[in-house]
Amino acid sequence: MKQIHLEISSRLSEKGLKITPQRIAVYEAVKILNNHPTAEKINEYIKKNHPHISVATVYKILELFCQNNILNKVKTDADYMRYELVINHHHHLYCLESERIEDFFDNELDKLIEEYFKTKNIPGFEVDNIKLQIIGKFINQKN
Amino acid sequence: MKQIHLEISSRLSEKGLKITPQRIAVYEAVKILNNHPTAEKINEYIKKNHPHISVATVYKILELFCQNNILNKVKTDADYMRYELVINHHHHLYCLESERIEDFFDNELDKLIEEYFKTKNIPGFEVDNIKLQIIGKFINQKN
DNA sequence: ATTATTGCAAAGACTTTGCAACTCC
DNA sequence: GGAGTTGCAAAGTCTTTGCAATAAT
Repeated sequence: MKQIHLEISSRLSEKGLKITPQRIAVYEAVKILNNHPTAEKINEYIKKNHPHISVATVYKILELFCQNNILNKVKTDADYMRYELVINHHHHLYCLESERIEDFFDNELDKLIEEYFKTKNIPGFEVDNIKLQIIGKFINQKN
Repeated sequence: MKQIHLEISSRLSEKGLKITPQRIAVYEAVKILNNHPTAEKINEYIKKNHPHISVATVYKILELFCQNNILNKVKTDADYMRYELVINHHHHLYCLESERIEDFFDNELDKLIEEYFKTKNIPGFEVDNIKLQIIGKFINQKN
C-alpha cells in the first residue's frame, strides 16, 4: 500500500498535478481491483474504503488520469467504460461468457505483427499501434 | 433500396422474426450510414426518413438485431456503442484524431495469426476469434 | 496566498421499461 | 385471431456540470 502511494505520488508530481487523497484512492482502487474495473466498480471500492469521497470526484479523476496517461480506457463491447493502469504493450483476452478481461503479453507475437506491417502497408492509413482482441473462453475459474 | 428490403426480409424470416417497416428502416439506416454508426446517428437518420418511428423502437430493434446476429456491436473507447452489419471476418482501423472507424480485411494476416495460435496456446484460455484494433491516422480525408 | 481540487445537488444524456394499441402472419 | 411489435411517456442509469467551500503547494 505504501508502494502504491509512492507510485502515484511520483506520477502526479511528474505531471505537475497535485497529490490529493482522492487521487491516491482512485489509483489504489484501479490497482487493487486489478481487472479492468468499470467506473462503477471503482466507485463501489471507493465508497467502501473512503466513504467521504464523492462520485463526481471519482469521475473527474478518472478522466484526468486518462488524459495524463496514468490510466487507459479499455475497449469493450457490451457494457460501460473500463479502465486499466498504463503498462507495457499488451493485448486483451475477452470472455464470451462473462465480463472478465485479462491482459495478454506476447513479445514474439508483437514482433510477428510488426514485421508483417513493415512490408504490407495499409493504403491511406498510418499505423501507430496494434492491439489484439482475443475473444474466447476461460477454462479456469477466477475468484 | 429494393435490394436492402430483400436482404433484411430474408434475414428476418430465416430467424422467424416478423418483417416490419421499422425493422427494415433500421437495417437500411445501418447499411446506408455505413460507418459504424452510433445509436444516435441511426436515430437521426430514422427521424429524417421515417419520422413516425419512435426512438424506443429503434433501441429495441438494435438489440434484437445484435442478438440475432444481424448486427454487431463494435468496440470503441471514447464514445457510445457503435453498430455494423454482420459480415465476413475483419479488423478495424481506428483513427487517433477522429471518430472514424473503417473495416480492414486481410486473409493473409488472418492465416498468419491463426497459424501462430495453432502452435502457441494461451494457458487457461480457448480462443474463438481474434480481431485487431489497428490504431493510427488516416492520411486521406473522408467526406 | 494562490490556484487547483473537491463535494454536493442538480442537470444532462442516453437507454430501457411498461403497457395499451396496433400489425403481421 | 393471436402472438409479436410498436409508440408513448415515464423512469432509470450512468456521467457531467456549476459553484461555493476547501485543500495543496
